[in-house]
Amino acid sequence: MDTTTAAKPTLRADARRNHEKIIEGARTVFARYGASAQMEDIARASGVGVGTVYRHFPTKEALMTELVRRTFESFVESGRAALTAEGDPFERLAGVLRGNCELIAGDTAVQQAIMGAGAEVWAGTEREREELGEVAHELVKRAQEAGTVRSDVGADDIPMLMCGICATMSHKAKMFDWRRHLELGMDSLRAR
Amino acid sequence: MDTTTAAKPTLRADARRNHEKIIEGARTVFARYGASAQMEDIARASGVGVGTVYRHFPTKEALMTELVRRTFESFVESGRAALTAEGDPFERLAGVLRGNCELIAGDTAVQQAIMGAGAEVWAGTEREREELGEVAHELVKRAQEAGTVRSDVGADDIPMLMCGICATMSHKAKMFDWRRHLELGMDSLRAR
DNA sequence: GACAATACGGAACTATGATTCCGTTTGTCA
DNA sequence: TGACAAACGGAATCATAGTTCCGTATTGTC
Repeated sequence: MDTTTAAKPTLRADARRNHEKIIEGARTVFARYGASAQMEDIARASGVGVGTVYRHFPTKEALMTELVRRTFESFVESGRAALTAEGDPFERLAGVLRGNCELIAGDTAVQQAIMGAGAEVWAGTEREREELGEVAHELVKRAQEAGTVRSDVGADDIPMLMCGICATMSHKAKMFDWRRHLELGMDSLRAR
Repeated sequence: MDTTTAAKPTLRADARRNHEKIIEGARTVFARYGASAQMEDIARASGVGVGTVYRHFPTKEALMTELVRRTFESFVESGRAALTAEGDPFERLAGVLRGNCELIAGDTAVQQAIMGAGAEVWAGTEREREELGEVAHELVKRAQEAGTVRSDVGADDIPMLMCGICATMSHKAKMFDWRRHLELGMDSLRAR
């Protein structure tokens, strides 16, 4: 099932419970404040003490990385689902992008991660980003074969556009409509 | 000439000299490190002590705001120049965008400002952003009248795209080509 | 050249927030 | 149920970086 965590055979019941509570609490606080979230706030939101947070995650960065990693995993899943789905390839690609954007629209931490702030989070999500790249490549290729995506579009264009849309999302003045940005971005991929 | 600074009639010669040195030094350091630049570094780069930096600018934010403000002013200038220039309206708009992007490609602080991080810098550049909005509106309108820009494009789409391109520029992993992003963005404005 | 006034430099002060430490509590197992 | 290990909570610690303060140096003027 899980090939990454082989070290912790049996966690005490309260510890297992707290682990989940911390992830939930941290998700809320990181979503709101991004990388500048404070450990005290995360502990409070999780209903545990700071010491407990540190028992479960060695640093704030490690905790944030774990959350971002999980979100990226869900990106991979939705991408894989689109690959096996029916229907117009362009719309499948567009659907994945729209879905993923909606998913992270309220999550400042993930937006920052996609924008490539924070070296540790970036490094700690390498596997997921790689998988994501493969999925994106395949989705783009299929739409190109169907003639609906410009032939000069590369798989790297997708995360680049996402990066831009995340900037729009996390703009403090909230003056822009990220859905508009997304539609413009997808238009730029479309074959003429 | 200057309607904003009426309070300081005559600055001592060394002070005037240092003021310029600080602006130069700060430009370099903010360009490299953005908002997380350190005052010590700025002082060192300027060849003065930290106390002197604070004699000239009340806070780090105020100093950064002044630098960003100046860059925005130069955006306005290049936009105004394009308004009075000859040639295809789309290419004039595109030229302004390319030029401004090239100008800030190495300036993390300005990129962050455009992305709307930092409330104080945002608030402190209101006038310039307003002027910029007017210029952008006019440039877009003319290209629309010439039929080369989609009719549904609003002036707000321009800063939104810029915001996205700045995210690409400031990506730590430097894996994206912001010029590519810019070209995609401009393609999305083009009338079909 | 001497005196104010202005400006400078950088050590010291402070605030903030991540991380550690240790006395107390809880879960597990015989 | 008692003992022991595992886990908890949160006050104390530590590090960082912005800002202040004040003794010293420079400038401009008479």
